Amino acid sequence: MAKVKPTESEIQILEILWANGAQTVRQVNDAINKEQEKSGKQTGYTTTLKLMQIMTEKGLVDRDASQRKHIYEAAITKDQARNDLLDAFVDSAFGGSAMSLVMQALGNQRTSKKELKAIKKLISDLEKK
Amino acid sequence: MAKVKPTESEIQILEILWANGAQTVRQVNDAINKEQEKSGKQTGYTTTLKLMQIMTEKGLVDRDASQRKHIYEAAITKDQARNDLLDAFVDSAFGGSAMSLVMQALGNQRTSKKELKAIKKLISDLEKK
DNA sequence: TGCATAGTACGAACTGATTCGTATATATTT
DNA sequence: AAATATATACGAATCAGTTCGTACTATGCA
Repeated sequence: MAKVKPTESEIQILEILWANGAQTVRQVNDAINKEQEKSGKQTGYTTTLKLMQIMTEKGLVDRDASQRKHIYEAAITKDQARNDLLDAFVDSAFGGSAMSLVMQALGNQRTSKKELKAIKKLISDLEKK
Repeated sequence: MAKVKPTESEIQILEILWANGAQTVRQVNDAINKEQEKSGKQTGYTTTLKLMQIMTEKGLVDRDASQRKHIYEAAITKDQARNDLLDAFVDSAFGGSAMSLVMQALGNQRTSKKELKAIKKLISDLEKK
């Protein structure tokens, strides 16, 4: 499948679709504004509509237009999107080295014991192969 | 220190300054074009100049303008830039969870035994604290 | 000195993303 | 049925980033 690179606004919409399944523009827009109400920012309905129309063209979402209220759902998985974004990010900011990124992330974020354990387990699993 | 978020073009310039130290616009522009000659793309001198002038305003680089050929050097460290970029990226694409990002990176890149060992060591060190 | 060369400054065109107003169509309510 | 509410479509303004042309200035060389 071709690489995707959603913009930040598009990711925000995709996150909502991934979390809550297929929805109307109204629902997505409400969710966005709920998220943003802490920061005071609000987004107009037609802004979200336009974004979702563009995302339809780009193939990021699928639209069921058989009813008056069109229903949108994510056309790509969270995993695919994250992988593609990660790839592009590693290239641009970490010279293509995913390991540099991992080391930096581990070294600089406060990381809980539980999380470290989970990573160790993942590494053990990887080493078995 | 305040968070920085250089754009991709700016990162490219910073990488060159980090790698080769203080340089003129001409040197940076040559380096960019050398990097890009494989892809056929070339960047005009005044484009690079303008970018570096903007970066000066933003405080991303320092300029020594005492000579005719201005000398630029990175005003932020690679580590700081990477941390800030990582932070922003984790927020936008991984819902703020650095661990999700690490797991995704480890799970999807081919990772050498040596690298896995290095990461395990890093985790051991972290666990000691 | 005067011309060619190499540098900086800066405005403006262009691009992609975002935001929104307005037109229009379809439901819903009274 | 008329008025109101709620959809979509779409053009256009705006914004940040990028790119480059052109003007101007300083250096170096014939």
